Amino acid sequence: MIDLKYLQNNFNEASSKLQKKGVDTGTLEKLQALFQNLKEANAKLEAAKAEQNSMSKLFGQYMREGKDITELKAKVDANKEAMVPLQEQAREAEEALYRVALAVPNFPEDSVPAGTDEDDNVELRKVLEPKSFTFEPKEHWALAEKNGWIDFERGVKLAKSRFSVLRGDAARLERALINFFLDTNREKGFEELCVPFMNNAQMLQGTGQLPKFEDDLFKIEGEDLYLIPTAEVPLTNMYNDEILSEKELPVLMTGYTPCFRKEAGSAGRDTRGMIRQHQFDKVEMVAIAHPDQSDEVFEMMVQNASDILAALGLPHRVVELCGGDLGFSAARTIDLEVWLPGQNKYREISSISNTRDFQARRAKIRFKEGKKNRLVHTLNGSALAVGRTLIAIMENYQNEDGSIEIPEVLKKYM
RNA sequence: GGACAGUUGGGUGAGUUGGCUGAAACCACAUCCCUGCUAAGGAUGCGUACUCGUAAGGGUACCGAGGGUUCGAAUCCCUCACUGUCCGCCA
Repeated sequence: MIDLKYLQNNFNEASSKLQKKGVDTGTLEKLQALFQNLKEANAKLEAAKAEQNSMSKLFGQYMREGKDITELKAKVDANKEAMVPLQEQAREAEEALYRVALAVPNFPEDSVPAGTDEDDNVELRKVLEPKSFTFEPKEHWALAEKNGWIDFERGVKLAKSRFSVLRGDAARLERALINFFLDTNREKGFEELCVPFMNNAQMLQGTGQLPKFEDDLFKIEGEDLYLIPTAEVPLTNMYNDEILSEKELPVLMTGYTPCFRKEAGSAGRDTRGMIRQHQFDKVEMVAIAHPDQSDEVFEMMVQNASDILAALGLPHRVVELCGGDLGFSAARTIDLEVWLPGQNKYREISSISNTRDFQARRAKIRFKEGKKNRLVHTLNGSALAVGRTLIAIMENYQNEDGSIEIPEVLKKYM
């Protein structure tokens, strides 16, 4: 959630920042009015409550002293009745405010390039040159078929479309990648965690998936539980509603989880192959950082993900997302796009974001700075998306006969 | 899933004949004093959030969550969640 006091005091600045993310001024004006409205409603209600409390104290005193209380009782009853509508107004004001506030995305950093979609993203650098093939490189689904690596039909039979089954060496490679990623992250100082794959609604709200993106999530019927769309949710919310000590920061965490997404808005996109599935494996990095160190941690996370790709010998490019392509919670995001020779283009394989205090405010994650509590910064990034790495290996390490080499660093894991 | 017990501040733990308890005490922590040594003693401070105020200092809410009774609830009632123990079940 954005800082409403900041919005109130710096409306024009806040407004121009959020225009980068496509939020119109009208929404913000409404938000500002609702905030003011809530404050006024609360002030009235609290004044009445204060009155009620002090009269109740008197009441007790009168009783002990044996004084007549009929007059006081009448006053106190009248005040109590008068509070009913005030209570209702305050409740409505609060609901109205949060309904809007929870749906407003995070402010982008000033340094984020303007733009409306991925075409306006800015390439920062390329790492490793795509190698040239002496033959026409195939796409991963063709290679999968040739090697019997991916059983799309049976994935659909077992579940539904956009599910698949990895078989034989592909399944082993998937597992090898997970281990390789976790080991590498651990060596960089991330603590490895094994977390629940379902989280409750409060956690999903903490990281920003709820209430706005409920349609993207798989909900467990009859339970307050959702299948996680990313390990960012459980890892970040490890410290939901907690106050950390300053010396604990930064908290660096990594974990492997499957991720479940309805892909509601992507009908017709990437339907072939396993670029976009309802269930996919991912190893995630999450950092809970001091505001002063979050930029540094961010760079470290980007470098780590890039290093992993480089260690696998996978050519990629580093891209800064423009305002229009930024996710809901992100203040800044850098994507790593891996080269897919079969598709002849770069495809996203990692996304590293700094949400600043946006998630921390929702999830109430704070740290002690002296006597004060301050919101932490939370960061998250994939290191890496496992299925897409598998695809990238297939396409980049293919031979003319359709066989696939195993990258050197993975051999000890196979 | 069934039965019983519990859920209080960073921790341990009082408080359950409703008002003087936002909460004793102890520990931990912070600052200071004392002390020449890796110890001990003393003083003070020490929950969170919102809100009013330049400030000093007020106000409101929170004793697992939500609702109810009452002038007034940590204390009474209801629902739910969680924890513990016993039983059932199970990787």
